[in-house]
Amino acid sequence: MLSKKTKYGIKALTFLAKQEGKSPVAIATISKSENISLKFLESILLTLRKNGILGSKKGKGGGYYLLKEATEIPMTTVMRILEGPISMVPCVSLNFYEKCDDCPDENACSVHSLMTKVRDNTLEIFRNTSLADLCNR
Amino acid sequence: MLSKKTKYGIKALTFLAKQEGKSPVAIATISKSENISLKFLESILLTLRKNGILGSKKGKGGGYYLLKEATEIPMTTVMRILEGPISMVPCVSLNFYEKCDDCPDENACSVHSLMTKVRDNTLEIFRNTSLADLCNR
DNA sequence: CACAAACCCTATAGATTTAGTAGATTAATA
DNA sequence: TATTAATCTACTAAATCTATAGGGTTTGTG
Repeated sequence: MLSKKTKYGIKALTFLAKQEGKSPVAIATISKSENISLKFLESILLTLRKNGILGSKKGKGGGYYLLKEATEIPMTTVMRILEGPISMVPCVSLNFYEKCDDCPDENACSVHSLMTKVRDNTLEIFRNTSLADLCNR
Repeated sequence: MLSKKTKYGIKALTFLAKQEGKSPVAIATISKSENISLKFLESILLTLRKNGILGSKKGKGGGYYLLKEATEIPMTTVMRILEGPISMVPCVSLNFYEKCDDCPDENACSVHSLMTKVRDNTLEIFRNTSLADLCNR
């Protein structure tokens, strides 16, 4: 299941991407428009900023804005920052790999092979979808 | 993330599928062979039985066995029983649909469209993979 | 009958998620 | 300079989920 954190994060990003110009948008504006709890959204935007997706401006007239063009932000990046591994099991993850305790031989594991297939497909989608693609509808 | 319940369930099922003949296999046997907590596995096999995947036999010489041929058990069925929805968001789910609280228009939602793509692809894999496919390696 | 196995119910520690609360800090503006 | 609007930080808390353990019951077989 996708966490609300990720869901809200994506919604906020598309909201920012749809903006004309690049002037900062206040959290409260996004929060109201997208029906997201303000304080929760605050922490989400913060992690997006800390991971180089967003820039921020403090004080009056401040807010958040995209650091790159929406076409230059692949969903793989967004998903990994917000949701973590794209793979459903750590032993299949490229960026968050972890060995299973119970599994003596990864290459003989039925779960491993199945989940590798799923990850490859999902990864392909996220790679080929940019933030800009989510705005066009 | 895939729950251990699902992971263990799949491992147990492939273990049963690999069995010669159809004689029941005791929980303890699977538990030891696959390094799965016995009591946890017990509850997993129980739900698989209640959902028509496994049969069971009580008493001495008892245990669990597949009710159908492994080739006749698609992974969609297994995943839905153990993990629940295949989709990452309820508003995209075919079998477990739920409307989002925050989203006024599903068709205008960026998350919705992205996750529909992911679901379609994942579903395709699970549909085309049977339990028997997981045993061949 | 005795035993071995599935079956069923309950509890629980720990983790994670989704917030809410309170306040500090920064920057623009009147 | 005082005010105000905004981000930033840290703590707390409720709710839910996960993985497992314990103990007792039932049922079938040898």
